[in-house]
Amino acid sequence: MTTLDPRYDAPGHATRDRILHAARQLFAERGYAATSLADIASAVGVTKTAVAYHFHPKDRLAAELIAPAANDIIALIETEFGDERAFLEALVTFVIRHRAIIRLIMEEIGGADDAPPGSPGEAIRAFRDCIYVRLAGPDPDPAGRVRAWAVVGSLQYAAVKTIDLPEEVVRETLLTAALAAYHS
Amino acid sequence: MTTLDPRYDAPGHATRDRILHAARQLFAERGYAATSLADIASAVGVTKTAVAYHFHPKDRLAAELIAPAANDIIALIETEFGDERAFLEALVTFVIRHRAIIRLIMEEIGGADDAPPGSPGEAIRAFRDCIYVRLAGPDPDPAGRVRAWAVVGSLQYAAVKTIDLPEEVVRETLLTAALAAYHS
DNA sequence: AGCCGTACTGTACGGGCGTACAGAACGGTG
DNA sequence: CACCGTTCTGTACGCCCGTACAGTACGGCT
Repeated sequence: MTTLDPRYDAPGHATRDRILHAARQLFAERGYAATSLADIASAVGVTKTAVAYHFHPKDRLAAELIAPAANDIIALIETEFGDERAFLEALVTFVIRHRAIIRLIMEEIGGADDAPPGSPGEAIRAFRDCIYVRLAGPDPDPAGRVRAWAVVGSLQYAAVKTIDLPEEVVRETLLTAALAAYHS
Repeated sequence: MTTLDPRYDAPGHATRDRILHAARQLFAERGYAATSLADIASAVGVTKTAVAYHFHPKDRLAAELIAPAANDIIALIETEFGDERAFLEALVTFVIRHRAIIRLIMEEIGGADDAPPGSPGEAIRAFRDCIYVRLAGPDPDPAGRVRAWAVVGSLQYAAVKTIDLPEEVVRETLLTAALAAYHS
């Protein structure tokens, strides 16, 4: 109940922010493809055309949600870390900070076949692969591949499924778990 | 063109088995909802109505693929394990053996809202929750929740993303990683 | 007052999905 | 031969999705 009172919906981007907020939550719960514009619209209390008005292709919604995370992940990728622990620390921090939309980055959108160049899906897939390569190293052996994917999976699941917990608790525990899996 | 090689289609379930095989692979790669009957049909080389003929609601395809895993998981749940290590060992073995369809059990079908009673989705969700509860214990603290989900995520990702690797390599490495994360 | 941009609503369209149904090809059995 | 069940094709339907477009309410400018 931020500014409702349907008569006074005057504040410019009130609805827009509420759409973003609802979409972030629904995407985290059900995933990108499984969340329709109608779902978001009914969660906010408007028509689905209203959602389409603010975010013209549906991709833009995801793009705008991901934008802040994209900056962080670019910085993460471009940074040279001394040891693996420092990288994992930064990675866990990144995942926790953006856990509400981390599911989109980890698996969604870059689903399978479609590769319209320039789409957010392509960039996301590049990010995800970059993280995996960073964890597994170039030309990894089978055990390295297993361990890298185990770390990726633990990060995604633990971050997404414990959104209700405070960041610090999750961060500390998850970092320890990821380090243990990575160095096993 | 219907019977392309009359010698080898003698058993009635030739097409049926090919559909099952293709569906298992596609479900593992893209997920259940993201794989259409037309995708499976074109992978096999038949019409999508042919697929629908053999597996009438789409659910049956998933149900039949999951069936062998369901037996194993029921046995797993009903078994009393002495220590956590024994349970994790059995769990990893289970995940590796059924890794081609483990994605369905871990996340798909029980997506969000729909709960038609008696559907395979409901049973799957029960299985998944049972595994999580077994890992996290009853009334877990925050750190326990994070660790349990980290283990679940590592199992799913590592198993699904390394289907091309031999079972023993994945099993050994993954068990070590899961144990390390669990006891961290 | 007139005008215009913003923020929506209502309606409609095209496409993809799972599904239903009628019929063709074919081997087996009376 | 006639009959039939199995296996598949072709066609069509209804549903939901994202999208397009015209129209409406309204506050801010000149």
